[in-house]
Amino acid sequence: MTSTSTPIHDLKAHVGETVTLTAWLTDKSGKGKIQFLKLRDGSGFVQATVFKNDVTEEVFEAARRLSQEQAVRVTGEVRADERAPGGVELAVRDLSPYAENAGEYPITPKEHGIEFLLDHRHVWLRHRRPWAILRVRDCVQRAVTDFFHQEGFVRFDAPFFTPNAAEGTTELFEIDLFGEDKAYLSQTGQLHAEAGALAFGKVYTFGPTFRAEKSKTRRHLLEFWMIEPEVAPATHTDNMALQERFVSFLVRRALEECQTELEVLGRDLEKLRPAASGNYPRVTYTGALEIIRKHIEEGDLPPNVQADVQPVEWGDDLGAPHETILGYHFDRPVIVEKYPAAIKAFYMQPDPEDPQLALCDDMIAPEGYGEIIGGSERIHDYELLRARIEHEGLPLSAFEWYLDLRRFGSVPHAGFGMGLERAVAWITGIDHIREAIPFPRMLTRMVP
RNA sequence: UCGGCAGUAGCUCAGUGGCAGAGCAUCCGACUGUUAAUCGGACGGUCGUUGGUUCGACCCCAACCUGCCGAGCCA
Repeated sequence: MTSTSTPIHDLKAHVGETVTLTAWLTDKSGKGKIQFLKLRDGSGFVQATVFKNDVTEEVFEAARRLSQEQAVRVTGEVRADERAPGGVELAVRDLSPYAENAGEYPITPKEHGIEFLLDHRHVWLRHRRPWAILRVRDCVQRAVTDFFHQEGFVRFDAPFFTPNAAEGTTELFEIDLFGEDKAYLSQTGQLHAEAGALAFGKVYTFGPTFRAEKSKTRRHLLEFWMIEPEVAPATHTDNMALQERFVSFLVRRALEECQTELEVLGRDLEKLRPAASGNYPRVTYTGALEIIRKHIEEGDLPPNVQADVQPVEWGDDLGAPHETILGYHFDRPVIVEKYPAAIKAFYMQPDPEDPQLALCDDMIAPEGYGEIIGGSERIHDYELLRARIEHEGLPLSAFEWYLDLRRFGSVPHAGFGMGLERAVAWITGIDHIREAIPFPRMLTRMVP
């Protein structure tokens, strides 16, 4: 037995030929003297037919006895057949299972609850929906590195262990350092990326991030992957332009390369397409409050927003329902800029026209997906940054190295962070980010 | 942490103060074009846990556990 196999994805190019492939049985339906085997091999899906008259009795019986997700080696002729999903099917000549399954495969072709499916994530990954979502994730990840490479960025990996809370407020996972000291799992690579930007000009980090928030929503994971570009020199305006180029690039790539995957997921491409062409609307925080207030007053609310939602008071942060309302107002991501400095992180540059405001922005995805990007111009003035750290009550000693970046050759610089899973959830149109990562880590889920 | 909902067969669910149910899955049988096939049969239960009310509790009450959805926090 040879190990060479034709990938299912390539079968279209082999119509009329006899090929051998290694595949797993996803489903089967039999009709007495004919067996329909639904096969997958990771590259795609195909239906194989086994006619009793065309094969030996042993082969037909082997096909009849196959159980779900059993691995099998199949030889047959590729035939174009419009009755077959995908246009081609495999007329089986020979077939041999690798091994009997040791028990009943848990995930049936019927409906299952999310809890059951996540308990079986290790094998659920084999099914169509995870297959499609995680291939889009791969496509987006490649697009991320391609985009930054073509824009002249250097990938610059930040450490996962940090001694302090970069943004002060967010809870961190604590690590015991041999009983002597404490370290924390990084919730952002930004501060280190700033050091990188002043060394390389343009850098980005791309790695896992940990947030010990007891969040139980469709938008949160304890462990997620974040992309954090940082550019020096750069202004708030440069930063927003970069975000728009970046996100529209990712969407264009997904639309070009993942048609099959998006189709499997039933994604409404007309709702995604506008995001591929840029021209993202920009509103100020204050302007966004006005749009939100108007929608609430007129009762013009998206279906999943509760009717008793209250307008935002100036000075308060936007809640998730408000982001949803704002997102539905536009057909593509909207950039909300210049939030009140008081509700934002200490390192954000004040707006010279109104020091109450920060030169920051969030990108809100449409269709209720909420914030996918948060970014800002960073404070480059040594005295101001030092004053802000003290004002926040943060330990100066932990930030001496960060202040050095302002002591030596400081320039205006800016960057942002994008949550990979949030972007993938939006692009794929799924309703929870736990499906946008192979093994989600959540408050109630560490296994598998 | 707060609010809402839920927990019954491997899965998805129905159910009623008085014999524990269905569909699917699995196994056996029939069927040459199935797409979650269909038809016949078989197998399958600690009704989340503990306590209480009652002649009798899966059902009513209390506490607890677990999960889902939403909020806050954020990407």
